[in-house]
Parts: sequence; structure tokens; C-alpha cells
Amino acid sequence: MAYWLMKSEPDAFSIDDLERVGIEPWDGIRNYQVRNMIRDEMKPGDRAFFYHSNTKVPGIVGIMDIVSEARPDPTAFDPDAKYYDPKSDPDKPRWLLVDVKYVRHTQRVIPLPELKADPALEEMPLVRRGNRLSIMPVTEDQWEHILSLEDPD
DNA sequence: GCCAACGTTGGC
DNA sequence: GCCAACGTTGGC
Repeated sequence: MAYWLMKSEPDAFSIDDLERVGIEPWDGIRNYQVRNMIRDEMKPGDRAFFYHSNTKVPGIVGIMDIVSEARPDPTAFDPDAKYYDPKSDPDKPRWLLVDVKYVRHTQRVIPLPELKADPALEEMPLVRRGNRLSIMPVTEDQWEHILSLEDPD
């Protein structure tokens, strides 16, 4: 079982939205490195942090389960979709998604500056300069460490 | 295959 | 809203 961190802008899709719907196709991935990771390494049963990006307080806000294999992202075929890609052919899909399932909110938002300041997390791509991956792997040690930050005492 | 221009991400 | 970083596009 592997661990991940997945970013979403809460204005587009938030942890509260995920709680409401339960299971959601994580669509809109348009980066080859991320696509290859979900295709080759992500498996049902893996667990992920939900991260709010591009918002007033960016940070980790919840936990979810990966509940599907990677499968074609139908929004790539939809001319009206925000992430429509005319080069993605339904017979040979270029973009993939996985389904994610709500587990719970974290006990508090764990803000990015706190993650950045933590020596135990300095290897995380999230806190490294210039990183732009919307999905990234988290080691088991990092996962456990972040969980230990939930309770500020 | 090079690389300038352009678009996107995302913190601040 | 600004802008650094970086991926993609397309002319050559």
C-alpha cells in the first residue's frame, strides 16, 4: 500500500465537496509525469492526503482512499469541459483518472508553512522549490509524521 | 533537435 | 494581482 498527496483548488473541488459526494473521479490531470504515476504506481487501497492549493490557507485538509485503477478521463473528450484535449482519442486515451473516496477531514488544516518548516518533511516534493506536481508520492514515514501533526499537543 | 514564446501552477 | 518556475508548443 502506497501513500500520496493530491492537490485540488477548493474553489473547484474541496474536501467538503468530497465528503458530500463520497466518491469522486479525480479528473483533469493533464501532466504526463502525474499520469504515469497514477497509471503505473497508484493502486486501489492506497491512501492519500487531500491538499487545498491556491487558496488563503493552503495545506492538508483530509484523507481519502484510492478506490479504482487508472481509467480514461472522459473530460478530455468533452469539448465543453475545461480540460478538453482534442488530441485525446477515445480509442487511444491520453489522460487518465482514478476514483477517490472520502475517509475523513484531518482534525485541523495542516498549513503549508508548517510543513515547510518541518525538518522531517524536507524531502517532500511539496516543499521543494519549483515543484508543480498535482499528485505526488508520500513515504510511510512522512505519512505517519504528518498524522502526528494533526493534534497540536 | 533547438529554443523562444507562451501558458499554467500556485505561493505570496 | 504579481511573478517565479517550469512544461508545452511550434517555427526553423
